[in-house]
Amino acid sequence: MDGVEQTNESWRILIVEDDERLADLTREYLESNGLTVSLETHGGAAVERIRNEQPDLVVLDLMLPGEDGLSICRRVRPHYTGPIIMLTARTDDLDQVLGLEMGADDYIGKPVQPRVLLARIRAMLRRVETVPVASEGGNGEEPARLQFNDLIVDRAMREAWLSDDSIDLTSAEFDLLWLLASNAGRVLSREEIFTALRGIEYDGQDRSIDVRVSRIRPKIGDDPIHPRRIKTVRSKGYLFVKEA
Amino acid sequence: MDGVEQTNESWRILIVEDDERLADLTREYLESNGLTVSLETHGGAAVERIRNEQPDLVVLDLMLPGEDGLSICRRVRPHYTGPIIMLTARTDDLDQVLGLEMGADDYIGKPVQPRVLLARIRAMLRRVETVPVASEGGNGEEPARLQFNDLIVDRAMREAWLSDDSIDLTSAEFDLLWLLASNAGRVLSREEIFTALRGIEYDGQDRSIDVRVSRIRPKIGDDPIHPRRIKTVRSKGYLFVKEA
DNA sequence: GTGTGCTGTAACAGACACGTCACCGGGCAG
DNA sequence: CTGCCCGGTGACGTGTCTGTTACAGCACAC
Repeated sequence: MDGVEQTNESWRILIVEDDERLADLTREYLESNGLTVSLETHGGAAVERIRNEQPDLVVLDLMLPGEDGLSICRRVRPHYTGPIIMLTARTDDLDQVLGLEMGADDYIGKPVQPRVLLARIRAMLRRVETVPVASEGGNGEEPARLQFNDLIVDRAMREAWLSDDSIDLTSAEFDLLWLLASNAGRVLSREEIFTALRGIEYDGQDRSIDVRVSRIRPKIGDDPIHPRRIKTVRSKGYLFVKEA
Repeated sequence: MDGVEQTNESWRILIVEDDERLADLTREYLESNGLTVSLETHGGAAVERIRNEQPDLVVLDLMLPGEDGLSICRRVRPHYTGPIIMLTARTDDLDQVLGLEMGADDYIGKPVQPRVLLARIRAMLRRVETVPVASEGGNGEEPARLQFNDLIVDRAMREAWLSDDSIDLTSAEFDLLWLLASNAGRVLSREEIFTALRGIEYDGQDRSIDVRVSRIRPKIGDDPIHPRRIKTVRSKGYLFVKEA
């Protein structure tokens, strides 16, 4: 059960750090865990890049040659609302308070274990993902979590619960469950499901959706003969029922 | 899930901590800085209170008598989406990663300076505040649903109700019912019905439409001799009547 | 009344759609 | 490299649909 998956696209992280060797190692580790990382060693350029590229998250070293990290944070905040994680060798409490009040979202003392950094980045992205991205197409956004009686489906955590018990869903199973649940009350045809999940055309023969459904149903406590959640609509598709 | 309290109201913080003296001090400090704080010393009760009170933020001590903080976090997560800050004397990296992956948003090692805690709480609340309150915004959506007195036909769910009782229609039956109902008040010839439903030419002999109608009628409470909904127009076709 | 169509519908059987098992290939971690 | 897990494929069994057919009743014309 890994944490935040790259649901649609990989998250874009910008690391601002003058120690290139360290930065490279960090990038490698983060990228091997599904993040897209770019580096910036120079403070002044960082401000520009954050404004222009609008990364999903910024990791900002405080001790930079030239411009100070705090000042970068302050200058960038009016133009960037994403999360900023400050990284610093100084562990002074006052610095930390200052950094956080300056608009940082997290403040980690060096040295930091890569996995700890990753965990904190993920935690932050998870929190942030519930905020619909304003720069998107601007159509109706979907909520991050759905609840139907005792069944809860959480998109940010990619996890579901059935009366408080976590349901062990595979990635593909979760995707299908989410698709159905977020379209509750509407019959989804196999064509729709196919294009939404795989981006390819439905050939009219493929049974993989059916198999997935049959794998999901027992996990969410559904009886295939008398399903309460995922109803089969014969010769059309599947329907996630809204009401009990 | 009543989202985040908005701006001016004081934020409601719940501290789960068994050391009452420490907790009191912390509360005092936080309250003197404009937060509303309540305390909970017992782990089991904490789960209940978090679910019921839905505080804006939870500070959770990991080392509790009885239930472990991690387990509290896991149990509470399905019902609480607000931020959780974990507090612990153990500063092991692995614990930290575990805590974050368990759904915590921050993880602070003890001892923690009150003002650091305050700064982190504020940073977290600042981040959370931008989360829009569950936008229930449904406009525009065409319901694709027809109603004639006590008969309701819903295209999205491909289901129909007769005075609140779900009607058991097969796929082909539903298609025909929808076609007729969505053309209520107009006689549909067999030719039209055939091309609309099967996309093929009517050969002038086929009786399948008639059979379908005869199967639908009892289900929607129609008497074939004196039909109120689907009338036969002799040598023409069928008519779904608008008014009762 | 009688005849000629048209319609309602019971019964049937082939086709069809779906659930599910077993299998396999690929990916990823150890 | 090796084993496990995930996810798609093919096959099979089952239950349900749905068109066909046949026959009975009805409507209308004469």
